[in-house]
Amino acid sequence: MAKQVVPEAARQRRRRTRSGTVLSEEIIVRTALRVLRAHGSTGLTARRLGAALGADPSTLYRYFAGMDDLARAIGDELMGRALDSWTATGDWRADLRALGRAIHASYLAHPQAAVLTASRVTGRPREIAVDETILGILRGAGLPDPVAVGVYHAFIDQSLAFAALDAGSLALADEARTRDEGMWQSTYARLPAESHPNIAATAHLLARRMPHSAYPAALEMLLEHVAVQLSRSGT
Amino acid sequence: MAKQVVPEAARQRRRRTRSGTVLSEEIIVRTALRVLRAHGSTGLTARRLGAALGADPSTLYRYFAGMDDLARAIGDELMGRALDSWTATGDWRADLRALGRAIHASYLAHPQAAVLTASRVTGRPREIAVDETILGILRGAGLPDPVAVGVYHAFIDQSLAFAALDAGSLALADEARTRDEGMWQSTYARLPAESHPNIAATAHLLARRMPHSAYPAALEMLLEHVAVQLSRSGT
DNA sequence: GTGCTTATGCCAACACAGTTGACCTTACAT
DNA sequence: ATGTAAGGTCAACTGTGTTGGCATAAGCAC
Repeated sequence: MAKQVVPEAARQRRRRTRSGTVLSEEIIVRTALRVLRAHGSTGLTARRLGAALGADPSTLYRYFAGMDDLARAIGDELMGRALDSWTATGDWRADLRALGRAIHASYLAHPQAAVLTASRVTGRPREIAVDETILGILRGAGLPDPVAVGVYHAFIDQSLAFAALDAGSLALADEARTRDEGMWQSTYARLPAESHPNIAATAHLLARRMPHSAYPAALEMLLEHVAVQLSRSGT
Repeated sequence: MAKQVVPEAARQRRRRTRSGTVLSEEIIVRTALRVLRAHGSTGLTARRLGAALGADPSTLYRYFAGMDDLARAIGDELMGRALDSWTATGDWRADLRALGRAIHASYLAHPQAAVLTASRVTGRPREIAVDETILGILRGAGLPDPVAVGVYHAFIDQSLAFAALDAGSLALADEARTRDEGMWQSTYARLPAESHPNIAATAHLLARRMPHSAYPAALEMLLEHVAVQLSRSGT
């Protein structure tokens, strides 16, 4: 058995599967993203992924230590895509805003995958590259190291946290069509005004607001916080 | 079979289990919290919970529609505990800060349970009570309804999102003792300064920072944002 | 107390999950 | 041309959520 997974870089013998396809980490991860979109965040199983690849489920263990390891690789792929879609301009505020939105967008582009992976640190290369980039922006802007590290921490956590939460409702909406929006209408709108006056008074606004993400607003708060820090250390 | 779950309030016949215990939603949820702490966020299984209760696993389906429904009940329990530990003072800023911290603390008190439930909206009574409370604070402070709804949204999402993320690393630390902190040291600290200059320069700060939550800082940013909104609408 | 009804607990079984050990086969190094 | 072992396959293990059928005792009417 797969006592030891051969690292992708060291692979030499690429054997064809029974159905003719040639495997690689990249192909497996990409196929996993397809399976996730089609079958939901809990629908990625070894057997199903094997079938989608035209390979035996156990073959996966030649590439990943387990389904958990595969999930981390999927998360790293999303991080990589975010970084790829981003370009530096030199303006810290614009760069940080764009990077945050790129991460958020990259995860939301695959909500089911995001639910599966956004709440765990992978420690894989692409994620590390993102960390390096963020720290570079903050230190380049002139923040002292301790402050930069604090902001970096809040930034990455906030981005991932909102990505996970927003992806959750998005994935739910994909899977059980508008059942949660319906819950908003049915559960919240029907609450008696005596016991829940504030919800009753704002029910129409709540229904309109909840489908949108609060991430952009939270991100702007963070950027503003950084600007204040910079103006303080500048003077 | 559990074609239909009898709502807790309508229960009359409380039959003793083979081992003598008398079940209820509350007892099941409390036992589930114990099982989660002992066996980790993925360790809550129908059989294990049944064993902990001294009951057959299938009995659970008389109380909950499925393990997913049980998870939502657990989340609602954490919400309820947060609200119980909180008292209003009339000062919107102090109240909102205290409520945010109470939610965060309540989830972090049961990290494994938080990982399981913090990323989903339950729509259950205690969660709704929290929503009502938040909206009451914001509207009571004088925010116009549309702004109040927007801030409410950001507040609850941010609190839950950070709770989930922080609980994740806390649960990980509980389960695989300091293996992730070790990863911080081993993975990040050893990166070559040429390829990752910013991580290398701040490695000592990173190791010190990561175990702490970024939630308090994010919460203060949100409160400051609300204060600005209030001063604007006030003038 | 005597039944009656039925909620609620238990048992056995189902399909499907992740994972592994043993085996086979073919790509590459020599 | 040959040997080695990477990498694919097969079968089987344990554990999962979930359900249909059955038994029993709790509460009600009298």
